Amino acid sequence: MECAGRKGISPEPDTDPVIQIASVVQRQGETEPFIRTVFTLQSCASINGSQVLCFSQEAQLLQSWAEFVRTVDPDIITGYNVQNFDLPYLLNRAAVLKVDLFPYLGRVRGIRSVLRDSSFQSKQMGRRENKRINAEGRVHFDLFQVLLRNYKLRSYTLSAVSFHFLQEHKDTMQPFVITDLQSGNEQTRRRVAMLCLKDAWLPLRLLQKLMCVINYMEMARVTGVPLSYLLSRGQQVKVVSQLLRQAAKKGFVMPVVKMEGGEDYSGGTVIEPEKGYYNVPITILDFSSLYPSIMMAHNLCYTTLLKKGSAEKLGLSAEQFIKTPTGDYFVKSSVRKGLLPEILESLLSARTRAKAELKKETDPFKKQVLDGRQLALKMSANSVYGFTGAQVGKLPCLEISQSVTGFGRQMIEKTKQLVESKYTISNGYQADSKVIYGDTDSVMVKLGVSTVREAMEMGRGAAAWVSTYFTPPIKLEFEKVYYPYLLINKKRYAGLHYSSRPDTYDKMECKGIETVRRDNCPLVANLINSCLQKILINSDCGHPALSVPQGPPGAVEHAKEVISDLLCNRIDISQLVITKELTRNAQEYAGKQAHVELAERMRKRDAGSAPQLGDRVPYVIIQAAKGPPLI
DNA sequence: GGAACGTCCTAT
DNA sequence: TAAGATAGGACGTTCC
Ligand SMILES: Nc1ccn([C@H]2C[C@H](O)[C@@H](COP(=O)(O)OP(=O)(O)OP(=O)(O)O)O2)c(=O)n1
Repeated sequence: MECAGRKGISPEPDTDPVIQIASVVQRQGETEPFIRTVFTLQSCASINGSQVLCFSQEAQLLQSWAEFVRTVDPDIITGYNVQNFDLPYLLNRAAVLKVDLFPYLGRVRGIRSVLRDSSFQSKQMGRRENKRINAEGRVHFDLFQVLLRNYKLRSYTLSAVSFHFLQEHKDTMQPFVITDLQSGNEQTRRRVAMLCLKDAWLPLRLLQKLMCVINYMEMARVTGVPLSYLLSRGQQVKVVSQLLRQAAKKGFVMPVVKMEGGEDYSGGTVIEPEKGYYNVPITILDFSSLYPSIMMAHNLCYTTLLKKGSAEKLGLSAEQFIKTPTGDYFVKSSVRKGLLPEILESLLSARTRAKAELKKETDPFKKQVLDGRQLALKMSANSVYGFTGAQVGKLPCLEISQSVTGFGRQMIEKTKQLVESKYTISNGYQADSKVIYGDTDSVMVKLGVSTVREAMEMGRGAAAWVSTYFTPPIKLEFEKVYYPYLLINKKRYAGLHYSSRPDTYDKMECKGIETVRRDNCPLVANLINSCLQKILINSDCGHPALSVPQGPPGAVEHAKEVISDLLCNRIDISQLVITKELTRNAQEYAGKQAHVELAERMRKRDAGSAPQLGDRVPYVIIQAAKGPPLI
């Protein structure tokens, strides 16, 4: 939708007219849209391949578009931020113009579409305020919301997103230019219409390219929630839905439990890293789906938990139940199989299917998409564990979650000991092995071998051997080899990743370092990335014929060059843009922060265009705390 | 000037 | 069914 706003002020439905609405309609699975229509206020020259419908009255335009929606009768409505901007604007504008037949956009006749505020809040996703318009029988599937939930990007503007996924630069028009073109002639309005159609089609293309509908349908089926919940609700509703599905099969009902927000409980162990640069292969072993597999192996569930003393009361023998590291008791599956393990089996089998498809795929972009799908299913499985520990949730059970993390802590410790005790000189190996780092479910081992091939072979052997010490389906896997490996700190490292072949690395992998963080500027991320490349990739080939030094000296030189470019003003300002999320309202912050101050100043200038809760605020630092301006 | 704290964002 | 979990580094501000 385009409207004719006034310069410097964000558009208001009370005063600023809707001048165009473009709609592009496509059947899921087909590659081309079968309807391209633009509704324009005033005449508009024709556009090849599109239907142009001109109206002299804005009210007619709106009414006609609503009828169009009812006639086309779509299952899914998408767009870019249409949920929070376009549709509310249209609804409000229609009310101002008294277009009484407009707000019936659903499939059920006579149910009026109304605008509501809704807000979503969770620890991991922060707080977001959204609008919601009901359209019974249709699903609002706003691409913006999909991207916010599934992709961590520096910027979520349609133009940034379009460049990121399609490598296309989106044409944009300043709002006041649109207003000027509207008051021109049928040719200038055609320019607006062309853009409007393009902007309507773009989200559809992205939705298709990212396979959003397919992946979300799978998630909806696996977890048993409506498609719309996946964009408007959190993880809890998915777990509850699966719990109810399993419970119903067994004739159980779910109790209502209220719980005061209590103390946090302890989670996974992060092994103290032996920081440093390793120019030898480092083997990484990692439990596959650790927490879910713990819950399955030990049959941890609400329905298998024994309260203190009930083992005796029920006359259970010692082989019929287990004691967890936290001192809680659960019956074995021979007595009663838990619901959670069954849910996890089904989620993990969906993940296994997704991983199999991922393996078959050769197109790199589709591979990424399928990896996202696989990770979403892993997330759902881990959320089953998270759900039991969610103290502001519907059915918290810390006995389960604490037992899970307790087992996890024991397991990583045991794995470290096993590996270090077997791979020793006294057992006939080349060197005494050492676990140099590990996080929750993984150990990074220096086995003392010099080739990637050996590191892989020994890794596979070690993983299989350690696995025998644990109850299935718990399984330690050889995951990859890093060579070389730069271990900077807990949760911060980089290395060249070998897993498919021992002779060539697959990629450089960076964890936790600036290069993968969105809260610093691209200049820093790129600089550190190229320094790491010099350090890791060209570590020992400081070829004298090369004019550019590699390895650490090359990295230092490169950093100096970039700093001097920066001081000499040879860096484009776009490289200096930092973005940070606005996670709460200005007055709720305890300390001063640049992006918060900026957002507040913008709000005072024009509240409509200022960053909202949950938006990322882009800014450039132009002056040091003390001293002269930098630019 | 340094410890404590708040915030952001990531790893698992 | 409103809202998965904890661990932890880096950096800026506030407090003393
Ligand atoms: N979003 C996440 C990621 C992880 N974990 C916990 C549960 C996992 O079992 C454990 C290890 O996480 P990994 O990232 O290593 O992933 P998994 O072991 O679950 O899966 P994979 O098979 O990919 O290793 O950490 C979690 O609770 N929530």
